[in-house]
Amino acid sequence: MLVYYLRTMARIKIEKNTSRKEVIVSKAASLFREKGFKAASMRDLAEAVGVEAASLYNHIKSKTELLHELCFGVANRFMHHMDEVESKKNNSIAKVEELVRFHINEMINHYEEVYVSDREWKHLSDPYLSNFQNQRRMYRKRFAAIIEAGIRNKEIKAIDAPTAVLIILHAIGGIESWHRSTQKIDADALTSNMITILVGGLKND
Amino acid sequence: MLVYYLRTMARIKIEKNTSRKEVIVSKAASLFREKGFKAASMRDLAEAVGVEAASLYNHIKSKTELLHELCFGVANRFMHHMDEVESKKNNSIAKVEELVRFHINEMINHYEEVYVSDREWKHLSDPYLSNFQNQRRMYRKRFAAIIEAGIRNKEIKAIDAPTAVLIILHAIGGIESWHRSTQKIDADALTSNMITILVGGLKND
DNA sequence: ATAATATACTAACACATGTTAGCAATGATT
DNA sequence: AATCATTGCTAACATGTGTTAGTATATTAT
Repeated sequence: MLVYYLRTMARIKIEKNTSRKEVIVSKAASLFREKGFKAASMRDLAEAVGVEAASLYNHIKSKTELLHELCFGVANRFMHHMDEVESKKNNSIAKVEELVRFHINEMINHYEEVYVSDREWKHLSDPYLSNFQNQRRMYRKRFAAIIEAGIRNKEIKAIDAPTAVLIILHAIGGIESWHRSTQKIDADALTSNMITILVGGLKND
Repeated sequence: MLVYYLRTMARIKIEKNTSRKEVIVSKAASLFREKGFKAASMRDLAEAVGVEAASLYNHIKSKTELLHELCFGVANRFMHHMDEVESKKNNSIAKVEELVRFHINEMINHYEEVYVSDREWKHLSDPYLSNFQNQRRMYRKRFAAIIEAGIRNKEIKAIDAPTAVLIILHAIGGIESWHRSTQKIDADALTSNMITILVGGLKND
């Protein structure tokens, strides 16, 4: 018996308003998160996307480019939000809370990208690496400046601002269970817990 | 002109009471910290040790064994300390402070190992992987239990204990500048800052 | 229908990786 | 001095890696 298999060529499935490259970048995010950038191979990624490894190169330039996209995508969102927060005329505690809430939201809605950007940026190579590190430093400096302003008008306890920033950022960025809290209730509960502990701990009362 | 170079064979230098394997494990720690487990090659490690790659295998079984040693070395220290803390008859806040202080001390004195154990355990393979994950879970459970006891006798704010634990652990484990604070003053200042913010934030007052 | 563009495939490359085999040099023990 | 165990070296392996070349197929525009 002779059987003819008529195979059609694979194709990257896209939804309205998403390029194929975006699909690849997105799958790369979850792969890099799961295995780490170095341990995740282009063949792994190809399989996740449903295509042969070489086909990926019709859409991207290199594996490292994927890391660029992820890291700077996240960094830009954080930077823009910082611009916003600084431009508003809130008191310091309110600003800090806004920064924390934004960060938590990013963790919930873009978990993989934020996680990767936070843990795998070391594997960037050098024009990008220093650029990224600079952005990181800047963000922290601006965050610390807000806390310091709050300390000056007695809104916030007289603590070391840079240390407080590191604590806050790592506390939020470290939670591994964001993606598990699919139910909105869990996420909300987690959020308010974090706000209580982190922001509440700063207040001068 | 004929010149004879009389080369002596390289040798791993050891100090009193340290095996050559310990030297390798220790160098592996700083290499894995710097580049990540996957990105650090055995040839890199060999160079750091001052020997050819193949020679390493006279002392170790595999690259993964190095990760085992590091991860379980750290895990055991933390577990034993938890035993100690639990056995003492302190109040909850004192216990929490002891755990935090120990963790900070580990970060200062064994930075590379603790860092690697915290970030690279994913690359363990399976009898070890689940074992390690279990120990992690257990440690956090016991930490949370201490906080919960504190909440019950009104020592500690009515917060979500597991969340508090994650915040504390990630806040401490995330600081990248432990190794830079070589001067004891910096380390002490950083420590007291962390205690103020983290432990102070829990207190019910 | 035809031409042009986008996207996929197969095959292969050059290179880095962890690891082993076999042998040479060194150090310790007798 | 002779013996034996340690520890190092060179060479090589098998495998996995990112990536490219060249070509076939599908989609879009003419």
